[in-house]
Amino acid sequence: MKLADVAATSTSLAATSSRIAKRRLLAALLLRTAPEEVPVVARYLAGELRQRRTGLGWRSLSGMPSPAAEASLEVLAVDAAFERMAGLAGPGSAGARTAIAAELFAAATAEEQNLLRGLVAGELRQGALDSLLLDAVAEAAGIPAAAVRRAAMLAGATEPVAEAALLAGSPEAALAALEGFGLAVGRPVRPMLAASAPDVAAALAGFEGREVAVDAKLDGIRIQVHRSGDDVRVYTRSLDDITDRVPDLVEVVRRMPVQAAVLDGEAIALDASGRPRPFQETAARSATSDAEVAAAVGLTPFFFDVLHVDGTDLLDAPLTERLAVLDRIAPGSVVERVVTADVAVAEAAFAGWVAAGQEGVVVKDTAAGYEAGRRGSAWVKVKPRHTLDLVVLAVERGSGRRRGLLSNIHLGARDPDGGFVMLGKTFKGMTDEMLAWQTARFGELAVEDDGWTVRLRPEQVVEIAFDGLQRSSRYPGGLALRFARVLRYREDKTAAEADTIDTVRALAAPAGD
DNA sequence: TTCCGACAGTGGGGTCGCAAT
DNA sequence: ATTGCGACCCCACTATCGGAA
Repeated sequence: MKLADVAATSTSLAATSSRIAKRRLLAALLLRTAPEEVPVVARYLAGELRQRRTGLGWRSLSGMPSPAAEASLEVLAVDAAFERMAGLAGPGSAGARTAIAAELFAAATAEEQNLLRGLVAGELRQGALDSLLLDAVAEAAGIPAAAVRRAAMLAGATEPVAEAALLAGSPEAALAALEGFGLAVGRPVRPMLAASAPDVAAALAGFEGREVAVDAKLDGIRIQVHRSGDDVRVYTRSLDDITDRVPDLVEVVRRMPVQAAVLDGEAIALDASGRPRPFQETAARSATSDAEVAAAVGLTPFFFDVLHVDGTDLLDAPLTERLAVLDRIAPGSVVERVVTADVAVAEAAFAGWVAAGQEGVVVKDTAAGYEAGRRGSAWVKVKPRHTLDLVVLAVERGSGRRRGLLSNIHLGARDPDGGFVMLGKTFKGMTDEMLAWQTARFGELAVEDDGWTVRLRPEQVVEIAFDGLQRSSRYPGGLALRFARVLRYREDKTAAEADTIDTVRALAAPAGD
């Protein structure tokens, strides 16, 4: 298959907003794809390259040759080119990589270049990614979408499932082939995700008075651990294998009284008293492959679910049953939990854990199975929320559907000694109406424009919600907001009434930096 | 007919490792 | 030695489509 066929489909996808039409386009192309090309074409349609890391990014693509007039590229040849780039390392590799990319781009038409840029940058913007592709695979194979989804979630990947379903020959054979994608120890599944609620009462309200499990939510990194005998593998949320970087986690799981298990949990750095360290320390520890750092800062696993134990799959077992198994096999390594139907009890647990340095709670349906890859309503997270009234110092032009609008705002706290201290940026929480309003408003306040960032007279106050403060080397106050989002613009306050940097510092102090 | 679940999009800060400067 | 880039941890929120109610 020509890359041009994929590029044309991508263009058509972007041109319609109908999901049914998108599904049809995807299915049509999959049906025209040769068997050996299915893994590549499926990946490209989902907006990704097959290579996890190519070393080529958005920045490296500036200065690529102008497009070719005629389409000539074959998808397998393109995949091979990226494979060569991914294999490069050492001095001179960046130049060699750019050379391969330049050759590729020189052979690509304008439409193909668009596709390639989108794939490299991970921003295809065709309105269809992995989920819609799975639906299209189901349509092309003539089988229910649920079967394809479940297989992909358990396989931890779409391509092998697409391949099996499309090459089966008949719907019956396809369904039978997908049955083979059960949970396998040693092959990570997509983790179950949580929806969110503003507070504990709202989270419990969704369960209509039934008993729920309320887990402490730890501010670390998600881990999925597979054990088979003495072989232990540790995977991240995106199913990256990080076993080599986390020997302390491997040791804990090796000591468990089981032969085989698949566990879901969180790894976190603790201080000497067992209190959670700031997320930044857990992140630094889990990202490094430096053995000295790894030895100096310990990581501790805390599990909250179990998907398999000694030959028994627990995916479809109710949470209550899974927790009973977990408590038996992982004593001392289980996330703190209360089981209750009482809002007051849940709220007290939330307050206690937050005071102890945890991130919040996850409220769980005790009857639900483990819904791999889904962000359903069976798990609901709640975190404390802080707010500040800050001043907009500048605004950046938006892209994509925000093109032509002033989007990403720079946030500053008032400095009592004069001026403002920038604490971060945000583009979150804005409705289309707010975007239109702020585009007009900031046009009035503009004092300088470099074509991307518009500097403003510091007059507009905005109420910002955020999860906490973190150490920053980027911003002058040494502090940055974590997960900042807009709640509302405050037209009842002047910049002189905005919160001060002293208030922000006082908020940060208890965190222990 | 209305409601709501699921998806895609729009980007945020921080961290590491690596290659280039 | 420092800087820039790529990759990947953590992530919130809104608009939209289309099936469910």
